[in-house]
Amino acid sequence: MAVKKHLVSRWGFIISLFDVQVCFIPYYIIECDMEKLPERIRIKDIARLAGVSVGTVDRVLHGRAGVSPKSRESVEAVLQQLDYQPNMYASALATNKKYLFAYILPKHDEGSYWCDIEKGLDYAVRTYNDFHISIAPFYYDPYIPETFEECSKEVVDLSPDGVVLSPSTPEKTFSLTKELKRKGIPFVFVDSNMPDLEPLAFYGQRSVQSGYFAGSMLMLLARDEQEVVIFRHIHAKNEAKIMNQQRSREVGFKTYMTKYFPNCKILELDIDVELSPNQVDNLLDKFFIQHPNVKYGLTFNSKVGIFGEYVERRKRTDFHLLGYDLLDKNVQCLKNGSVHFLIAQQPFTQGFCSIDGLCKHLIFRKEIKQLNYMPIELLTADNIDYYVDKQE
Amino acid sequence: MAVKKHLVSRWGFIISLFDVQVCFIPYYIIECDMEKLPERIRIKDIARLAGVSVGTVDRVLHGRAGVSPKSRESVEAVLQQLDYQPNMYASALATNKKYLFAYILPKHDEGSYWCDIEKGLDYAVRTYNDFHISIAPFYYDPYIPETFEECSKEVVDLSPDGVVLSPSTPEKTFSLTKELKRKGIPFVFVDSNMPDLEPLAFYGQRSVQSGYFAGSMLMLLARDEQEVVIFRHIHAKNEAKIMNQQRSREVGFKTYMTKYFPNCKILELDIDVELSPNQVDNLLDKFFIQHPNVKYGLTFNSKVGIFGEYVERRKRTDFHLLGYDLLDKNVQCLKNGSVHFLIAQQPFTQGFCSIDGLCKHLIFRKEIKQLNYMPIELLTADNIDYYVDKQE
DNA sequence: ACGCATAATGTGTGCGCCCACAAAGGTACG
DNA sequence: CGTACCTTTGTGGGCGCACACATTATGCGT
Repeated sequence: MAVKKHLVSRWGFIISLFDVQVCFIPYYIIECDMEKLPERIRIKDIARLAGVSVGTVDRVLHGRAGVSPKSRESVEAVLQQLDYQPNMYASALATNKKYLFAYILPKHDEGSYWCDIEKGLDYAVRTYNDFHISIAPFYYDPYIPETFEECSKEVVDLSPDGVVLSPSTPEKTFSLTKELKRKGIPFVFVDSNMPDLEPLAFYGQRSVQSGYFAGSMLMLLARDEQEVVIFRHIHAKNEAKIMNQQRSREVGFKTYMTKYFPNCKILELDIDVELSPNQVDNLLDKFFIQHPNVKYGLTFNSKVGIFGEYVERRKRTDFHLLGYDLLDKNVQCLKNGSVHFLIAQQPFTQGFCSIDGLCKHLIFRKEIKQLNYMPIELLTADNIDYYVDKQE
Repeated sequence: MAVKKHLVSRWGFIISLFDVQVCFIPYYIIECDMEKLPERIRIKDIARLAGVSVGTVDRVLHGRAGVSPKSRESVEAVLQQLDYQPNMYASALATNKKYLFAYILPKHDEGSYWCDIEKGLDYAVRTYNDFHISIAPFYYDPYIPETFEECSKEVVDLSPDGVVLSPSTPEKTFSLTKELKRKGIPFVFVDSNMPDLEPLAFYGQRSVQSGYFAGSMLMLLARDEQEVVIFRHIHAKNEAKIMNQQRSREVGFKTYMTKYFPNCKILELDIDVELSPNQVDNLLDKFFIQHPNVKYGLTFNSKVGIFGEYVERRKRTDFHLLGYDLLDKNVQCLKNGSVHFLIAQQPFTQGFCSIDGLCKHLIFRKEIKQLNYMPIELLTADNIDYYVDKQE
């Protein structure tokens, strides 16, 4: 109702803009009876109002050449009055253009955090299926930057219409994005961001804030404890050792601790990702002998389940953990009580939104937000049931 | 790639199914060269494979009459082999059918919980705009069941293609849904559910579980407290007094308390919704004089901000609240510290999904899940920033 | 075997849009 | 003043689908 009135009131304006033409071709007045204005404006309507053919309107809409200044002006004036919104489905049907996307993610096992991102990507592709979308996957080893370089080369050679990637080292990521920018291929970051490289968009969590929040929740449990422990996974052979994401969360956590619990000692235990389960157990045994009083621990990655299972094996019901991501193992520990809190970051949504963003940009030509922070979700044994299986 | 291989392998099967026809019309063999199979199957392709015209395929797909058993069989066999998925956009374009929806919600003020539901409904309508969707709003006074009856009558007279509603009293809701069922109009519940009325779908939170969770979070703060207080809003003139939703949450909360904190006394303070702010203040003053030691309180509705503001006015920094929903006032109290936890239930998503569900059912003819529980989200001052403004 | 009613099937048009191509208008130059 | 060339504008076909309508096949009674 409101919309109709809107159009009607604007109508008088158009009439006055084009009164010359109205005088010359009086049937317009009849044709343009406001009762007859369709609820959804079509190119045909614009053409009629501007006194040109649909071809000309089409040319103006797509900014193509071959339109006289006079015609262009007429069309643009009409466009400014009625807010025309093209039927994207009819448009896609007519163009019949195929879109090829590519994504570059770390290699991963079944059930990992990255799987959920992939599911989101996949679901978005299925959602936009009728727009002729397909996607090509590429994987790199996060501990071997050269593998990222290989992916980069392949993706650049493929020349897709858009790329979704999780950044590797700053240098390697920069050289890829430079190449993509040169070829005019838009790219989107998931999980972690490098704003300087000016991606089309970023979808992920604000890591520092998330670590800060982790601190606040852990200390709700730990309260007057004199010490808590951070379990870190490192890759000894690699120079970077700890991934960006984790480091940022740790910074946020420590900021919180310094501010509110300056007297609580923060122990740290580094564990090489290449250690065997047995070696990890030994390491933990040794640690807990040295620190018999520590009752609260956390991880800044998704591997908290490893420690949860250790705690369960050792039948330590008094040790409580906080960690990230809804992996099956983590959820199990949450339900068993060895992990008290999990923080989730909507990987499925991240994946979905990445493709969604590319489509909105490329197909619908809409403005999209550059920084898209996922909610920092808190999961406990009591609300977890309404988070899992949310994804198709 | 994977898809193509899939189709190719199924191809041989089809050939063998229809070898009779292939013999008679040998050009099919050439036409059906697997290289030529389009990545997206169209009606035309099915027709060719089944040896009939597109009209016949169309009739089979829509279950319309006038198809010989033989032809139907051919078409169905082909359909079973290739998983044909119609291009819904082309379909919508061709049908040009208009869909009219209606929604019935409680009357509400700007910035309320219901507003977010409406925003979600509206956003979904905009999203599916190209499918010729429109929506008509209806409002009732939740404390006057007769107003719901009026809405019901108007909606039934309107005869929309689908209805979204928040249930009123069981009787009034039943008589509406009975009428809708009679007319074959699908309906969806938001916020609270009445499973017996067999809605097409429900989108909302599991109230009991949510109250249970509220208990677990409150007691994380309250721990060894001897008493906590429930603030309830009631409508004295109305026989029901307390809405369903709130009562269920209270049940969940008390279940938790009985299980884990049987010795913690639960005080209750009922407040009539028709009281003036001053009267409420007096009531609270009186309550706190009687109970000087209570430091934790909660509400099972979105009015926690009222108590937060009271606490702030009285400069009581030692009193902590838990409540529901991200109203501006509540969020402000959360940031000020008077409210410690808020539990959110994604009203925007509830609204969006309701229309989404109706569209999937009516337009896309997809199966949709009947029970859709929203996540039970926990908000604190430290993660709230990533929840607000999530909606368009 | 023929005519006729009815069932079965095929064809054509249009939804809103894009784009290739045809047609018309305008300009410059011999 | 006509021709060639360029600019500007209009037209038509087709994307995949639905549906009305035209056409053909089938069965049945006489």
